[in-house]
Amino acid sequence: MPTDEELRDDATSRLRAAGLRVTAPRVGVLVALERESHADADTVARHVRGSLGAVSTQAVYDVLHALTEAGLLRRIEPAGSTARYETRVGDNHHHMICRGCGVIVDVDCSGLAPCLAPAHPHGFLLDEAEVTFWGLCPECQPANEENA
Amino acid sequence: MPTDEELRDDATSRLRAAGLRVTAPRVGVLVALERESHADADTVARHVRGSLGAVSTQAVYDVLHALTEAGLLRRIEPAGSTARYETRVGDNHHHMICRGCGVIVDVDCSGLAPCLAPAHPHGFLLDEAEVTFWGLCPECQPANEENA
DNA sequence: CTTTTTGCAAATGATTTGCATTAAC
DNA sequence: GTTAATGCAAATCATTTGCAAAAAG
Repeated sequence: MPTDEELRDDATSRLRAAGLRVTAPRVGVLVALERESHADADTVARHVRGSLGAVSTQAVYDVLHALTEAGLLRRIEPAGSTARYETRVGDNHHHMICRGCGVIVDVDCSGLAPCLAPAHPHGFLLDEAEVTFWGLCPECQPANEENA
Repeated sequence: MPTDEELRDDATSRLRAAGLRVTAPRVGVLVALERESHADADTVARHVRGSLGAVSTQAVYDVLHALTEAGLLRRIEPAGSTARYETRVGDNHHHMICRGCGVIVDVDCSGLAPCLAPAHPHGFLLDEAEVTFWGLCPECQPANEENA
């Protein structure tokens, strides 16, 4: 597990590599999402405030938007929840979401290659296949059976 | 192409079969979604008002919710847009969405069977694989090239 | 008639917009 | 010094909630 300083240094490098200015809120957001992936804006804001002090909600939204545009973050919008963000970009991995607790787990795309094109593309020029698996995580399965 | 009366009769049958009361707004919503699939709540409301006169927005939301609960409608929430509804239920078909105009096209799931389980389920008990293909529809492809 | 459904109003909550201030380069 | 980023306030917009009135069975 990397230290906060290592995460900050790494975040700084990524910002510079993307040609973006390095600011405390931006570094803080990247570190927060390394610590807790798939967090929503509010969760990220709380993380950042925990380490930096006062940071406006709008600053967090602005950072999330700017870093997503720059390709440093990936934004996902699972049905029924607010937008989530993750630092794992550049691959087309997918997600597995628990209907019970909402936990989101990354799923590698390996083996899914045959899925990337529908049987009848109807002339569409496709650039992404987004796959979301829904179900119950191990912790939520017993709870669900008792209620059923 | 079925007549409005045929669509209304069919909608009435589906409501009765589901054990739901048959009301004008409910029939209207089902007919509207037969005429224009993947419509959002506001679009459905405009369709319904066009044929029934005054119907409150909240009534439309309530109908959409009730019919979705009853399994007569399927609700999808594509990233970046409001919730959409469709009458095609009971199969696990997927969707192809144009990044240009937002048009949504149904995609059969045939051939996608190997996709329905991720390589490493991590103990999850999965019940659905939601697949969304993103790209440009035929109409939006030229427009996009000129802008690029 | 009894229960469900609709209508209306107001609230919620995530997200966006505009502009002045501040900080990075 | 310039330009980009942040902070703040207010606005937006889809959707939900609570309760009274109306309609379906």
